Amino acid sequence: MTKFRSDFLRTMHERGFVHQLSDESGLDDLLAKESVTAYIGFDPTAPSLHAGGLIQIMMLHWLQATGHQPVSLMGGGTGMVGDPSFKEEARKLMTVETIEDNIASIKRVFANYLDYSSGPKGGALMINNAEWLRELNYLEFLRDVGRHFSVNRMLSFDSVKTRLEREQSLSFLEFNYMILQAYDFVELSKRYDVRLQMGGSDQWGNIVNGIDLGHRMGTKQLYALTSPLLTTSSGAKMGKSVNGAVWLNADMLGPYEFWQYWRNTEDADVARFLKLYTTLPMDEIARLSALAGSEINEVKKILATEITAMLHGRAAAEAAAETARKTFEEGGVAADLPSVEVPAGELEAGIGVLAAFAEKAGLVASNGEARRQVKSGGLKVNDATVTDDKAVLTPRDLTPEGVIKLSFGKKKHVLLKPV
RNA sequence: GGGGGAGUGUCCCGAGCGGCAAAGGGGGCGGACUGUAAAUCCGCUGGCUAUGCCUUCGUAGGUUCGAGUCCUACCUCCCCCA
Repeated sequence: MTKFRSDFLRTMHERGFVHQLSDESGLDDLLAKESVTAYIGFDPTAPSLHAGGLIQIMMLHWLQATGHQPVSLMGGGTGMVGDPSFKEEARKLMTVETIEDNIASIKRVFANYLDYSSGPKGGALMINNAEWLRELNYLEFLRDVGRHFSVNRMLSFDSVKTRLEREQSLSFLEFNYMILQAYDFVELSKRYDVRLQMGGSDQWGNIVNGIDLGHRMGTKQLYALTSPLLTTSSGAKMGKSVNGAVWLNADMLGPYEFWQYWRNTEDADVARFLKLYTTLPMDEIARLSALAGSEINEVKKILATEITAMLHGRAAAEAAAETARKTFEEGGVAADLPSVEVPAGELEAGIGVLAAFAEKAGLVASNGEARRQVKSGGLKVNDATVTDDKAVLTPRDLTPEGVIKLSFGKKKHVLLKPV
């Protein structure tokens, strides 16, 4: 059973992408025999996907690399409803404009992982389910699709249990989400011959619903594959950087900060992440994973650079690595640390340290927070710990490079550049 | 429809005789130790033009020198009865 015949499932399995799989042998046979089209849905809840979505994108990447056709489905229709799975409360409804803007923005990263112009079956596809969902006729939909769903059964899914058990209201609108997602699967199988839907483990119920619906509506046999829910070894949810979420879009999180996120991976996660997030060959990963102690730091750099290179390009990844090297290993000032411009005149007049950290650099949330950090020794100007919260920054604090380096903790640095 | 209970620091949970910027956790952030790791230990965890001022305990009023705490109405949720 661990011996898969298809390249795709073998790869998924050995690299740790598989959590649950419907009809293993059936799917394996199909993938070994022909080029299969498979999809993953992405909700347009934000203008960018974050690190958590990367694993999904990597699955699509491997799918294409092993001779199949990936489909990235944008939830332009389902986004109007909102997935209640495993959520404790309803999300705010998004306007159509927000949804469309988010989709336009999210789309940009996919081209780095998938080839839309060539490949098996003519390349990857980007599809928006608004295409069929927004024009649905309610009564027809109820009669054609709704009759196949048992409310009794829908209520039994784990994904809605928390809501029901806590007796928190689950609106009818949200309750329909799983029906729409199931319908998507069927529609995709009809329109694009999609046979497989992948997703995070929280999507299992939704996906299986689609398979069932397919049976009843006469599609070919459909399949499900889910990936494990990602947490770090110490149990934290993935995807938070020093300044918030680990966004994939460069305009929301720069390559340097993205690189830093992966550089700070816990030891215990390194091997797992190499398999999931890089395309390094397995024997190379095995070699790297054998390193321990402080040698593992070199492996973390490789990890960070590889992941960043896929997303932002090799050059940006290496620049990020170099910036980090200068900053952390030489303790110097690297010119392309994140920087903030400040009018030269203001600097002439003097800028209070607290304001510099809070208002200018945005390293801390407020002046009060800055003051507290001064007390616990967390703020540094040009690598010298700030001891006086009334200190004032002036042009005399400029380094030979013509900037002032502000540091919050050991890892967060911002350059103040007079203009 | 009737009866009972609950909503607390905009991250979460949660204590709170009428004097409260409000106990305690968790989480988060900083420091020490290390290897830009984990674990551990220590500190911090409303805002400000700051020995003071402002805003916070579901919403709106009221009693009081003073209300998270008492009263009234409303909203939302939970339990029991019908």
